[in-house]
Amino acid sequence: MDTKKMAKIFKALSNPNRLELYLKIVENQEASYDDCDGCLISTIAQTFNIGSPTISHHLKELSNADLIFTERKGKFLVARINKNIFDEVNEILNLDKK
Amino acid sequence: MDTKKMAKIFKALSNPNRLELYLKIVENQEASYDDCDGCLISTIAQTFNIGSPTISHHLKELSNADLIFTERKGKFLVARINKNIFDEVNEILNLDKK
DNA sequence: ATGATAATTCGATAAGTATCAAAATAATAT
DNA sequence: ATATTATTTTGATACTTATCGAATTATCAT
Repeated sequence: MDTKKMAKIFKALSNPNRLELYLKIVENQEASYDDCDGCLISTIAQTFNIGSPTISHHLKELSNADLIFTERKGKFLVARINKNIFDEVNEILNLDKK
Repeated sequence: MDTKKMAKIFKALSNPNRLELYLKIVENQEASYDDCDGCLISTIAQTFNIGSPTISHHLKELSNADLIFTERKGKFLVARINKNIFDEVNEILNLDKK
């Protein structure tokens, strides 16, 4: 992965609301056994005090950085995280080997 | 660590030049056995095509996010990374357990 | 003391961004 | 068909930021 791509990932996580949104998607995905219940955007969005246009904007940027995949399920939007992306980032930031 | 602090760390790495600067500090620190040779900012800065005011600005933001420590050695500036910070971030982004 | 080198501060500018309200789409339910 | 709900798009605004050139400070060498 080149640094520009990596910087884009970090930028996607650099806004507090967007980061919390991402973390909630992670949580909800881990909590729900079926892929349709917990990761609905509409329910997650209710816990934020920002409007839906902003949520939509943030989701697009997370998606654009390949941090999440989104899919429309009827009226709703479902999001799931892309786990591979962080393995790649961690490889470059090889801080594992202390 | 709260999400605001975490977002600040990501923001510090969200600019391509600043990210490369950080990664070069990491490299130089790992490459040099004594703490005085490889991590000089002046030599690292030469490989960038941005001016020193901008380098200075970027260093301050890396420092401000606790990603690096800086120290003045006479005329020069020496930087070393804060390895602990990523352990904390990784704990919250618990993507290790796939 | 003077000159040279490294780094910072200051002031400016151009570009990016988080957020909103209002309007527009999309899909469901009645 | 019409109303309701979820989401997106558009347009606007206030704020942040990456970068530069010029001036300044810090330190070293002569």
